[in-house]
Amino acid sequence: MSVKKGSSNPETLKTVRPSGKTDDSIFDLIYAIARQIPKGRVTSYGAIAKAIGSGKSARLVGWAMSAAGKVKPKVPAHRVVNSTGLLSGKHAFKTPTQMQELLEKEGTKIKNDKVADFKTRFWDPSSELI
DNA sequence: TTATTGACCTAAG
DNA sequence: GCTTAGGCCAATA
Repeated sequence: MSVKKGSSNPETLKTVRPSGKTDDSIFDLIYAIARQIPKGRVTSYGAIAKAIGSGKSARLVGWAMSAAGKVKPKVPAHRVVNSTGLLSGKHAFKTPTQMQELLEKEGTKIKNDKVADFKTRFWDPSSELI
């Protein structure tokens, strides 16, 4: 039952794009992985980009996250930060502090708009992906 | 159709 | 640690 990385099930993880259309694209993969992020854990856009196979398309991950609140099921976009651990997407929430509040509520400490012990709380989807 | 923007990443100096 | 440059896909004007 060795789980081969990269062999996800896009059909089961199919979601709805911000446009409201259901189609297979990297957006589905991004949302799928974002939902696999454990509670109290964070990951970076580049890690997800690599997990989906795009690698350098980290910007797409961020773009998709901006629409995470419009997609169902809900996506824990607050658990996704940039490589420096900075809450770059806090401004995309209802309130700029919403992201920090959510993270702190999950057990993730925030320091100066950055994730404390980011390296320790880093969750690699390509390595610990279920 | 092209051009610009966007919750970015990595490399090199 | 900071700046400059290149790359990626999708949505918007």
